[in-house]
Amino acid sequence: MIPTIKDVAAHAGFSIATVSRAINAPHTVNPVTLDKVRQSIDALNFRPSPLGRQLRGERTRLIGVILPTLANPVFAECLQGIDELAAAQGYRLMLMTTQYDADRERHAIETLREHRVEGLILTVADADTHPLLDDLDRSGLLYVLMHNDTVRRPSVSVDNRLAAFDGVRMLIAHGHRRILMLAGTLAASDRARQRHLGYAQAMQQAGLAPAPALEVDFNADELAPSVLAHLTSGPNRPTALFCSNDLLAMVVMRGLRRARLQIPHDMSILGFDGLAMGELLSPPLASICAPNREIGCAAWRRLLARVTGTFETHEATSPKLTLPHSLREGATIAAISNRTETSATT
Amino acid sequence: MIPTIKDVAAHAGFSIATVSRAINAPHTVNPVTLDKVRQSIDALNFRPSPLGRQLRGERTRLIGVILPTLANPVFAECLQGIDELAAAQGYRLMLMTTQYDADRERHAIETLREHRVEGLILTVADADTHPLLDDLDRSGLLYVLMHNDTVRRPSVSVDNRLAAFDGVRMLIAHGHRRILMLAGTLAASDRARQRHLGYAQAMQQAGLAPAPALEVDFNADELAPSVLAHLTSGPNRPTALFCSNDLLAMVVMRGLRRARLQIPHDMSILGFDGLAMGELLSPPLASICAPNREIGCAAWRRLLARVTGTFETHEATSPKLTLPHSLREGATIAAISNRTETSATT
DNA sequence: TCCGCTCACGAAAACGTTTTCATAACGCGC
DNA sequence: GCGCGTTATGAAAACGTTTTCGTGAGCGGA
Repeated sequence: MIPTIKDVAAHAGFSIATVSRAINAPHTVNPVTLDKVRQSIDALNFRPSPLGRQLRGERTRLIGVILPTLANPVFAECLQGIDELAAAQGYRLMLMTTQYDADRERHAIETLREHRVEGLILTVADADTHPLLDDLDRSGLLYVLMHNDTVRRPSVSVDNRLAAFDGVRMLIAHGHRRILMLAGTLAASDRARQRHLGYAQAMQQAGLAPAPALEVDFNADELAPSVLAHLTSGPNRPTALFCSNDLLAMVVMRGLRRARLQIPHDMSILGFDGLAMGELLSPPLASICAPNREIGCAAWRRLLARVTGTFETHEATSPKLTLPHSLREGATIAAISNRTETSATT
Repeated sequence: MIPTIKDVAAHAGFSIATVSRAINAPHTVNPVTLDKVRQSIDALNFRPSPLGRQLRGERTRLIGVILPTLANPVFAECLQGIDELAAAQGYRLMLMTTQYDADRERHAIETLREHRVEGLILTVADADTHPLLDDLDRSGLLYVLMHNDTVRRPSVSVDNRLAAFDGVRMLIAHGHRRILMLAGTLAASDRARQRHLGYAQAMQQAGLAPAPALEVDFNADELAPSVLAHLTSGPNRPTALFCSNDLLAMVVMRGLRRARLQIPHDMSILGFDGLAMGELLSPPLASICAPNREIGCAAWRRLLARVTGTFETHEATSPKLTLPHSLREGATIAAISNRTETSATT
């Protein structure tokens, strides 16, 4: 069915060795021969199978990518960065998603290892306590984490703690004092932990009492009544919410609107991720922006440096590469004046 | 470095044939032997290389996916559907994006063919006039299109014409008479054409004059002044916009807001795609919904049916599979009363 | 005792490449 | 004319599997 190098050799009347040379080292074969071989290749529409090459111990030029989900554009943006560079450098990507499921993570790593990927770019729930990553270290398969916030492993991310710190300080600068942090079911994630740490630090520095993160069900159509009560009732209700990611922020905003709260008048919202889509919202979502695409690119560069044995200057000092974050001051944040405060609580 | 079946054989003291049998047909080997082999496999952490298997002419269980971009969640949603089924059925996905670039499309197909994918799931700009698809037909590599709207090729999509027809009829039912269709740079796409056809039909049926689609630059930060003028000035300005996809609708909405127009009071907006994210907007975006995830799933099923030689009942009648669309009546559509109409034109 | 059958296993071929080594032809200087 | 280097090519090994075929041992039946 699919033509092999043998078919080409037979068609051209030469040996497979000559065909192989015609493909890989054209200057070593007689121009006349070269021409004939090339004609046969075109005639049969032959493409050398990477299988044969790989089998010979050549590089597979295959990189595995493991992401929790594509429903969250954060990961789609990272993947875009990776894909861009991979395509340009002639590498292929093998993609698997895990839905944050440990079994699927294990299975993905297994599968990609079997396929002899040269390296792995991945995001896991919690990189600090992840046994699979220890396995990876032991097995010698190279990998780089994206977004995971750990000093122990090769990773690319923003400084989640500092970023959250900066963001919450901004809320405080706008006059907010009762600020709550909301997190999705991924409260067991290293990022969420770091972000909560930053939140708490900013609060304490301003002499305010940090609260534990409030967990919100991501997939529910409405905010749970208990959560809603927490957010809206009593004189001590929060005036601003720091959501641990943009998607969560959008879900929360919808929930608040359905409860007839106006944003930002009745509640200010700050997200985390800097999704491009957030800017298209109304009002545009304020967010702590991670350079997602760039994180993907940087992860790619790091991985490739390790794969090809090139040293990166950073590598020497720390396995962790921190990229700068930025604040996007969207219209979902209102300044708190005494008047507003009063009218809201009466 | 990576252990091979030979290493296992040596370690266990048997031949590679026995090891292979222990893996693939355990019942044919002596239980005692089996046990020893398994211990060696565990000890060396051996995983059979798919390369060897594939080389033997086994199935590669590899499917190629070619998408224009992941920046548009439509495609990410499709990919999720594909990935879900692929993972469950033990197939691997090789992903390439094209940014709607013909060269990259060609290159992607080449690359995936080289890797001996068993089939291809892809979305192209214009399936009717796409020479690469003719090449695919000729080469015998199986493929299924997603979203592309053509009767000539194996594809899964909604009925774009009918869907647009229904959507625009809804606008008309809300009292709109001056309705404009906006399209991105992909005016040369089969989907956009079909959607414009549906728009025109709905207009004509209501005795209204359809206008040519207005092209909008997707990536610009602001709407072009000429476009803005078109939308806002004069007594004949449109009261509703039908955008050829949701992302475009969001960009347009932002542009209109910056021009101080209120949605839906000053302009109604209808999108196309039914992005999950649209529901989180304020106001929630009205849209003609395609079951994107389901389109991915259906494309997968069709492809696998063809790959494995199973016949699908649909297949006999037409290569095109049409899934039902639905209308999401978001709050971006306002009813036109005479009063509103009058106040807007004065 | 010997035939034939089953069972457990090994040797080897096959898959599609790349690469090393060998070989044949040829021209050149002696 | 002979050895030598160069050039163009072919034969064959290697890569990691699966599978076909063969073989030897053990055993029951005649």
